[in-house]
Amino acid sequence: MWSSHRAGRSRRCRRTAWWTSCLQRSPPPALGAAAGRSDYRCLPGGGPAAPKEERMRATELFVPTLKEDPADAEAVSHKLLVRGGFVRQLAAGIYIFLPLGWRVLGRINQIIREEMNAIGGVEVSMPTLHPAEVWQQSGRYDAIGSEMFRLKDRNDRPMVLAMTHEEVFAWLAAHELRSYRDLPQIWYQIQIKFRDEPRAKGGILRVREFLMKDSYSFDLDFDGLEVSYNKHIVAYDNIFQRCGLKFYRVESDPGMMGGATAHEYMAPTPAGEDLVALCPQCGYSANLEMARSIATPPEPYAPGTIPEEPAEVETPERRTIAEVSEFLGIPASSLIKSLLVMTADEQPVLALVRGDHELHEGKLSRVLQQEIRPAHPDEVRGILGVEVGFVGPVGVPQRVRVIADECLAPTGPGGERPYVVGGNKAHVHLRGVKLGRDLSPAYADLREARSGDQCPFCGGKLGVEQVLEVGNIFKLGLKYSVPMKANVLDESGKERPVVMGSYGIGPARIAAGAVEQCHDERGIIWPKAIAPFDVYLVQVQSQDDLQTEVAASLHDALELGGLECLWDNRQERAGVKFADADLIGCPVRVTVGKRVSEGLVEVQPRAGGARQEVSVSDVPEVVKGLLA
RNA sequence: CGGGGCGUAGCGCAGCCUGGUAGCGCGCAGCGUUCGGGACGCUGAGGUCCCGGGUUCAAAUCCCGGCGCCCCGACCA
Repeated sequence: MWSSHRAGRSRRCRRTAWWTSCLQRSPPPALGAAAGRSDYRCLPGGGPAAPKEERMRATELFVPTLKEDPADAEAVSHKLLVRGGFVRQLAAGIYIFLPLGWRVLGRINQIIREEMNAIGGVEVSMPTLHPAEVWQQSGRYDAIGSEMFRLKDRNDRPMVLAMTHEEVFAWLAAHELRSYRDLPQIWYQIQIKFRDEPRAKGGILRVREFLMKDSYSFDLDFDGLEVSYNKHIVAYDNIFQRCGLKFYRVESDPGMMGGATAHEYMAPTPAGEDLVALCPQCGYSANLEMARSIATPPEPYAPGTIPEEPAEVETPERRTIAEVSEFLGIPASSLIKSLLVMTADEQPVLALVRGDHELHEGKLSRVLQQEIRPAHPDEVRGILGVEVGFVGPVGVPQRVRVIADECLAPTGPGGERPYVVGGNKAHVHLRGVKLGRDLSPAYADLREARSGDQCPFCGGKLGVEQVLEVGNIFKLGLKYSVPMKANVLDESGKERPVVMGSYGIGPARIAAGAVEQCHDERGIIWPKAIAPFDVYLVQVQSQDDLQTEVAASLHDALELGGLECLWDNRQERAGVKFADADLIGCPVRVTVGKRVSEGLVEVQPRAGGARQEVSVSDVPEVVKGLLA
């Protein structure tokens, strides 16, 4: 497979430095008992590498650990991955993976491959440099902004660096799939993607060049898509589980990917950038962009503070909910927040949410089916004739669409009740306004769900948690197959577009998420399946012949047993080796020290638990027990 | 794209305010002692002080412009 891959590659890349793309595109090492040592060299000159010393010694592996946190790191995973010698930063959002980091990715990728293959996926490798036409054909060349790297080749031909591969996979499908008999297909790759993030951050959490497993399913109809989608759910559940990650599968916004249904796989960690709502009772879970919930009823207001009929009240210099609430002695939940936004086609829309709630712009945008932005203060004055802070929904010009959050409806949790709103007049608010009577807005789910809300399905109490997106799955439908003309003939000989799905996983995010979830003050505690090595073998005295002999035999015995072992044979003091062992975080440490003359070595799990003295011959068994 | 911070040895930092021979810790090299939780002593190497311009007898330091990196927000297919 390796040789044929190379042959194909070199033909295409003859005139350029073919090995650069080869390096980038070479599949990461398959690890495990059968793989490992000499299989992955991809250097100029190519060919199988010369046989290498069998044992993995620390003195030969490049592991530049650091005592101090790097100054530019904030996230725990960033600090530990840099300190542990897993990665180095080349530029903003561009990272080098060092041997240890690459091994971790290799293990993750291997798990991904096994699970993708198990659902019938087949692996391919797509270019990361695309002619712009392909993206023009789908319309995304114009739809996507400066987040796409764009460049020109020597002939001035516009090119792009791939942010994702829907177009190219659809292109391939269009060219090669002819008949319903060719379907279904699941094609995947583990490939570099480029996104010119406006702001890279968090070490390897949010970067501009990154590895991604992406797969694409091709089916004859939507029932087929359903099957492919569900297969991916199975594969993804297995992948994240095997990687030792705590994760949720949540409903997500299909967004610009198009299509109807989408889920995201989320690893809970404070380093994450997303929020999800979770119901512990029935398992409902959704990205906050989507999350439905039932608001807690508004607090009761003191009798007499809000009249039953609209009445103006002077509220000098009281512009915010907090100020008005305090000034009038009325709970924030009895106020209505009126927010003017502008749609992409410059139409004003007034959004209403309860005073103690937050408008979710994404939800509003979805309701309006276009992008929105908050109106500028002078636009507010121009359209409503009043300064921000006193805007209200009563008596707004006809051309302003008014949409209220559904919890404000008379049928909502607050029932039919009077609210306080902006007076649309400087320094004036309006008390006693009832929706349905004094105004009849459209209703929609506009508010951001929050902790303590009721689950819309079972009534349980929703929690909101911070999470890192590690994977996503989308039902694309015909969004790409139609413009890319990916059609096949069905049984009746009629041409129809294939139904697509697309599915992503960020291997480096799995790694970073695992570090965020599993570490202590001394370093990383890798989940067993994705650690760079299973065993960190410390030889306390590197000059001691007996220790050397025993360490070597232990290394071999462990490897024979299918375990990967890093032998720390460096001429360092014991403390240094222990500290590095803790920092690097392999699941088991085996220490060959003083008592080796009695035939005893130490075995200690990194995650905690007893350090035990074990006779040399029992080590493989004991270690296997710990890794089971 | 708005707001803030930083840029001096491989890494972490001081020096800048108040201009006058560029420093500390770690790391690195050599020698010696030490040797199961980031040892100690001695010796030594290592710098376009981010870049460009300006002020000045003199700029790491003051002024102007640029670049890079980090953080908060916006964005995130």
